[in-house]
Amino acid sequence: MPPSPPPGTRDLYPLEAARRRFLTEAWRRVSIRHGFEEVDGPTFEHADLYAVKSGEGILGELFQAFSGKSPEEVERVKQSGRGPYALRPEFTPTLARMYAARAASLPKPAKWFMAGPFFRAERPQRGRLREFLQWNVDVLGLDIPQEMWNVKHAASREAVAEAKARMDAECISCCVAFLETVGLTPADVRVRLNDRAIVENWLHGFGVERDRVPSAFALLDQRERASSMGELASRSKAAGIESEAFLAYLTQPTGTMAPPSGVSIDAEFSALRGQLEALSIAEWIDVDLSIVRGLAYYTGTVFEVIALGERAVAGGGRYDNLVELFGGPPTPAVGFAMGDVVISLLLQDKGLMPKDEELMEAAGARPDAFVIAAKDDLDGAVLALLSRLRREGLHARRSYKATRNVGKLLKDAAAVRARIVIILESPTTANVKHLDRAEQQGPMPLDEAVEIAQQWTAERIGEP
RNA sequence: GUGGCCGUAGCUCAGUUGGCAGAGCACCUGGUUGUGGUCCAGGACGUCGCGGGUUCGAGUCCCGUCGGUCACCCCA
Repeated sequence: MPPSPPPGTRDLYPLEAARRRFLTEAWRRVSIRHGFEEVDGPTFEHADLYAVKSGEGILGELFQAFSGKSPEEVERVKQSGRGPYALRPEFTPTLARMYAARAASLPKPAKWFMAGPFFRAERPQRGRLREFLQWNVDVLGLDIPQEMWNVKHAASREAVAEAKARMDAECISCCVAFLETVGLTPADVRVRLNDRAIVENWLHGFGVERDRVPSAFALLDQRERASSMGELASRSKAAGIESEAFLAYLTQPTGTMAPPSGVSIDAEFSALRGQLEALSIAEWIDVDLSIVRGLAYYTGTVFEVIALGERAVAGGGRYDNLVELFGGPPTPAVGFAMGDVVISLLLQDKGLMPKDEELMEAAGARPDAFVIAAKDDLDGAVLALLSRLRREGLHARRSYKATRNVGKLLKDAAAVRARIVIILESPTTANVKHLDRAEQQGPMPLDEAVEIAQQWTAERIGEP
């Protein structure tokens, strides 16, 4: 038996690679269409980068990395169980680091996206692997003068809140636009929206201590997965949260959570709701007060895309302190990430993944021209013609079969879905056949054949 | 880390109370003297995940082990 790939990784054969290409291309197109610029960073980072602010859970799931070059290093890794580096489990710390390093010279706001591989050392299961692709879309900074970004006095507070709402909405609309382009509808997926800053205010109102807020968020996050409200209550006690008001709020009957009494959701979310309506994507959005997300660094808006029966398709939020934490200027930022695993399952289930042939064609796998020799002693001519066609920019192939049976060779050409076949009759003449149209011309001089091949190939741009 | 289910050809899977290891798809060759997705004939492909045990005989029964998968924990 040949060795199998490591757990939680995937081998991609041509069709699967085409499937992945379909997804990453859709990500790219949507991002660029929405004015985001592509960036990328290293696939491994100093492990400390993730210790700063990622949240407790993530640290236990890091793939440790080290060079192994010096015995001392190896010994340190053995002793501590930790490497000096870690394969990246998420992008946001890298992004914050990158922005912080060049903040002064970057456009305000900076709109960045990337798509690449990420790694988490978890036990694989449905919708969750150890190596996966993730699409990250972020807006760093605001569209108002930088000196206003973090002013706290009442006069500017409203303008800042509105600017943040605009940036939040840009991210969310980019995400929704992707869902839309792959054929999903608001009936298939929902965007659940909440604001941690608002929830935090309520928590203070309930009498939850400031240092207990992260624990309270974690409890809210676990609420939907908890087996019983009693279990939540005991976990709450265990976390050292005394507030009865919080407990009552946390354990209210399942379903959409009601806000605490005397609070108007519409008033709290008015700025962002206004933006989402202006972008005409409001029908995708549900305000859901139980969404807080697991990451420690979120400070305001949080949202996730969910589909019935799957784990979250995408998730994100506002992280206004992170850039500063990495030595940059105070920079409000917002972003989201989408993994390839869950969205692929969803598209598969909904029948929205294009057919195999369409995928291969979209990936450029369909040959423009297929060259065959009808007679012996034309092998040299086949190679010369192939080379010429390829130099012209065409995807050109030949048969690897030994037979001179033209019927067999045409079958070979059809099997790889070539558009046209050039049948060499002699070193200088050929027939040209259009496979889809069953149309053939020739025999003719090679120059003419190449010209027709180019003509017919150029028509592919207009094909459905 | 814990638990359920599953391991037979490259893929999807049959395989009877224990009795010669199979089908479809895919792949290769041919249907000879030049026109395609169909068709026909043939071929290659297996340590039945691996190791042990029971038995005259094990893909089948028992034990162990490895791998996959789903769920728990956790959730970026």
